[in-house]
This record gives sequence, C-alpha cells and structure tokens, in this order.
Amino acid sequence: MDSSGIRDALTEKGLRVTPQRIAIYEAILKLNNHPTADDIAAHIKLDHPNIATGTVYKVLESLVENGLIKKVKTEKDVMRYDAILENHNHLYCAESDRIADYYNEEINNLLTDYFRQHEIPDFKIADIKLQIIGKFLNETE
Amino acid sequence: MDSSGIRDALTEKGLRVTPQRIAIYEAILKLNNHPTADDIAAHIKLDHPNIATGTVYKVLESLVENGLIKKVKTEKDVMRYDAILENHNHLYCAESDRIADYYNEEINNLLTDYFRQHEIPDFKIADIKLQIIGKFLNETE
DNA sequence: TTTTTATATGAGAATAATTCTCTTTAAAGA
DNA sequence: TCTTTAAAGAGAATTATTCTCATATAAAAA
Repeated sequence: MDSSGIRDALTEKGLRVTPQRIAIYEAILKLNNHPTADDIAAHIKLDHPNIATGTVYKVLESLVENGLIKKVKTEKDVMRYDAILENHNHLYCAESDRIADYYNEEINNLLTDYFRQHEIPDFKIADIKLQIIGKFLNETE
Repeated sequence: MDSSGIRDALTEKGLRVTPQRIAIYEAILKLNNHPTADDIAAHIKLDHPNIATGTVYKVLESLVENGLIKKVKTEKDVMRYDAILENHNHLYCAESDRIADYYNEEINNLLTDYFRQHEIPDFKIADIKLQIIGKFLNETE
C-alpha cells in the first residue's frame, strides 16, 4: 500500500489524515517482523523527531479499532503489531523472539469446519488463533 | 494435589520447599480462573501477610521454569497462570476477561497429525496453542 | 480563502506490571 | 547442631502503556 492508499484507508474509516498516522502506518508496513510500539516510534523519529510516544500508542490503538492493523501478542509482555489482515497464523520462536507469518488456508478451513461441526456449549466463537511455538532452523535473518 | 504432593513436586524438581512456594502453588490450584500474580498475592496475604510481591513473581517464574505451572497470556497485558499441565486449549472472552479450559483430545490429535504430515520448512514445532476467542453465553459465574 | 470546530498531537506526569538489588533468613545436607 | 547456599523481604528501579491538558491542525462551513 502506498501513501495515497493509506490516506484513502484512513478517510474511509472516518479518521483524519495526519502525517503521524501516515508515518506510523507506513512504518508497520515497512518494518516486517511485527514491530513493537517502540520499534515504530524509533523508526519514524527519523522523519518526525517530535512525535510523542503517547501519539504512537494512540494512533496504533485507533488503527486497531478500525481494523486497519492487528495486535499480536507473544509470550513477552510487549504488544506487537501486524499490518496483514488476511487470515493467517504465526510461527513464534521464544528464543529469538521472532514472529513469522504462516499462511495455510488448509489448516484454517480444517479448524473452521471442525468447530462448525463441533460447537462448544455456551460459547460463541468469534475467532480462532493458532500459535505455533518452536524454533527457526537455518536462521538467515 | 494436596500439600504433601506439592512438597514432593518441589523436591522432585530440586526446589527447596518453602512455605511461600507451597502457599503460591496452593493458591494457583485453588483460584481457578487462571489467576494473575496479583490475584495470587492477594489470596496468600491472608495467611502470609509479609510475603513480598517480588517473591510471588520469583516463585511463579521458577514454577514455570520447572514445568509445574504454565503462563497464559491474554489480550490484556497481564500474565496469568495455570496449574493444569495436561494438554488443553483456552476459551477466552475479551469482554469479561474470562478464560475457560477447553479439553478436546480430538482437536489436539487433529493438529498434531496435521503438522506431522505437513512439516513447516525451517521450523521445528515445540508446541501448538489454539486460542478460541469469543463470548460466553448464559454466564453463570 | 478564511473561519470555525472538533479532533489529534506533544509533553510529560502517572500508573501498573514486573524485575532488580541487596540484606537477611531459613531449608537441607553434613 | 552447624554450615552452606538458595530463597525471601523490602523497596527502589524499570518498562510498557495510559492519562491529562494545553496547543496545534485537519476538515467542514462560511
């Protein structure tokens, strides 16, 4: 997504288009290992030296609320952010704290079908997340 | 598990048996909605008024490290703890912040088999967690 | 274009969970 | 019982995040 796509996305959600919002959204798209708020702040401070930390958090919150990005949680107590909205799961390595996206429609369908056929009593499923924890081999990053 | 079972479990892991560790372990077993460190501290402060918060965290950490309990992460930024080691998944309701255990061997086997047959390149799976997010109906708690 | 107004930002204090440091205590083995 | 060493207590420190409020600015209205 380019800068004008970002503007459009913000406008469409009824959010004011501000340089900070554009910069933060761009940063999430660019920084690909599911950045933390801090990663994002550090990255955009090059172009926006005066951006306040609180602004970063507030913008992230409103982007999440408006479904433009997602929050990703790890074992650590820091939230991370993901601009990919397409249904996908995560591979997570606790050792390196690296998160990789894992696309596999088959497993999504398998789970969706399974729970369509086996409803859970007194519980309405909104989302199913599969977190695959392990270790990356042949680290190339 | 009773008090002597806890003593045995600690000894078996090479951990010293202290009143604080017993109290904390007992608290996790007793408080069943996946308590936070704070829940646990509040609960045991009745019997152990002088327990330090840091001790609670340190004990929880060593219990987790020794595989006696597990850490559970929710959407919120507080860690919660679970004394159930048996392979199970969690039902989580963001609205009420309630976590319920979900036992279903079938789904565990389904996932295990699936990933045995479909290995992920360059990634060694250690654990697969399924987090089922939604809403509890007929709240009875 | 200028004015208006509601919303967003900046700055920094406040909060909350967790960790750390250092001294004292006590569990477990000799 | 004595000794050793891990564990606990106290409270400061750290870290991520939220909050407050004055100022700035995007977008709508004139």
